[in-house]
Amino acid sequence: MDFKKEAVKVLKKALPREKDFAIEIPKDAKLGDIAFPCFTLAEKEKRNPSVIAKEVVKKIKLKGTIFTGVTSFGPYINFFLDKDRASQEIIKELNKKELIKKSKPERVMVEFFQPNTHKGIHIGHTRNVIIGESISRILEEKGIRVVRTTYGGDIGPHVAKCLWGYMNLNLKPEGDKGEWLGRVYAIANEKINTEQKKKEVNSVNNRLYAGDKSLVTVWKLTRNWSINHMNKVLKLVNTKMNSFLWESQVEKSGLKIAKQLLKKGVLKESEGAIIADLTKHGLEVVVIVAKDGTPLYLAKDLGLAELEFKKHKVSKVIHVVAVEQLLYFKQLFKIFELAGWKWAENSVHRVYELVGLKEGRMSSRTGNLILFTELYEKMFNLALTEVQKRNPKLKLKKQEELSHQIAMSAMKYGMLSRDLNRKILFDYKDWLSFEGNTGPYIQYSYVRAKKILKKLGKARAQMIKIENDYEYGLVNQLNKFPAVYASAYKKLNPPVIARYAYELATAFSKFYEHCPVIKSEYSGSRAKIIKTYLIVMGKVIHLLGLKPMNMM
RNA sequence: GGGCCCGUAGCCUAGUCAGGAUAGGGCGACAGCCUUCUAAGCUGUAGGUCGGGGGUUCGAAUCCCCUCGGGCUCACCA
Repeated sequence: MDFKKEAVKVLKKALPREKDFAIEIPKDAKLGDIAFPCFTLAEKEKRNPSVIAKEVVKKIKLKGTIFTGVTSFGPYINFFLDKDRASQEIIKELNKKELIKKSKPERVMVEFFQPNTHKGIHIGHTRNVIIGESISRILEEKGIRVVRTTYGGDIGPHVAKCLWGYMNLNLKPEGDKGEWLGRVYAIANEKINTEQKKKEVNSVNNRLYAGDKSLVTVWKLTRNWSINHMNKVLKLVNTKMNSFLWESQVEKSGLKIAKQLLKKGVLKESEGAIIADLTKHGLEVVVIVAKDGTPLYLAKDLGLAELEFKKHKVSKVIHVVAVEQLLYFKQLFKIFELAGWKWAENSVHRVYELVGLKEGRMSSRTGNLILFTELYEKMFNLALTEVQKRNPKLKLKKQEELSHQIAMSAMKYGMLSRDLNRKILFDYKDWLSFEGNTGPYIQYSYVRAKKILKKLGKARAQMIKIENDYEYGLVNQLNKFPAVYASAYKKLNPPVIARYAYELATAFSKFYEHCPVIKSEYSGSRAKIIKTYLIVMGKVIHLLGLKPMNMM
């Protein structure tokens, strides 16, 4: 419910000559519910805004409106809502079936989680997949059909290095073989320190590109280990990809498109390579096919775009990719545009900043990284000891299930609550905390709400009666959901939802502490508020990529 | 050097796009609250040159200019 409109109506009657009313929400609820600052009026009339505010207040008539009071405080005119009536309307609105109005049906691809095979999956990938999943759910809430897509790098120099290490260094597989390959890659990198060895790696790369049978067999075997590991990670974060695309799938078609664009004059040759000169667009020069004929990343992306738009029949592709590739995507989209393809306007690069360590940048090459499973296991174990403390009689399987959800809540909320433009400097201390502004806190508030209703049993349906600020504080937070969602959708920005989740959970925790429900004469009204809280918070938790928990 | 991003208490962070009322939170510290819906909670206290300097404005963390610090990026990696 938007009560600003009501305030504007009232103000128009008092100030018939005014057209635009810049309504605000007071920072402090004690000041009022809706505010109208008189600064612009003061400027027009060249008079003191505080005096104007006082005069206008005298002219305002509230009879028959949703407001119970209006006062001036300095240059501000502050309106006070009839809390019972306002809450009644808010709760009614939020209990409607279609909380978010659906848009026209559309198929959109969200391309996220672009890991390389033969390398480890670290917490940088984790930020990506968590953002991608949340954006997908935000779109789905609007009724959009989302095609979740992974684009994996399964060929290229890094694969050659890893395979060289695998075949020459006589290392023994241990644990998850896909994860182990990441270590092989890091060790190989260290060992490839002579010209002779570099030649050998190059030869592996060329033979693989040429389709050498015995090498392809090894490649397929190890590639599968990596893919199994990726699937394990995706399962843990509860993301179900609709399609897996690979560089090896698009390099040939990409090369073909690059050559066509060369003929058309969109691209040109330089020093034996195929390049795009985008300097006059302020986008530098970019190499598309290397002078030895190998299609580079951009060539592959041309093939990928064709596959994504044509085969998957999507109207739009959203690439969730870190900031390092900001210029790169501008170049890619510019080439779409120069080629005269509509892909240009239907492609979006959703940028986010990297996850780094205090010691410096994470790198699969040097092994300076935190693996996804490393962090997950630490979180899981910590959650498990807590769960066992609180629910000692619960079966181990159930305890583990809860611990998994708690760990994922902490991880996802941690990844989503920070602004996407802000780099995350990873520190275990921050991530192994489940108190305060964290995912488990949000889940906990949901669990408590659920428990109250369970214990209460059936409550009589009743009108909302607001007895104190904590009740209205919660209702007021609930009322913000549609606007919060709209902002997150418009900007493809999950952090907006995450921050709201915390504010909403806080409002509930205060309500919980100060408003008994079960043994209260207001139990009917309060139960209705809690029910609405569960609807909204349930949706919010889902949008963050999580499942609302029923016990902790 | 050019382009983009970040700089808010000891640490982490919201607010910056659409300028307004004493700059919100969290962690950590200190002091309280569990025979009463799970204390992963609640209530207080202490802690701030909003990197710095100019400007615009009745009013600037927010807009403009300059400047300092950090990160990413700028032709054959992805």
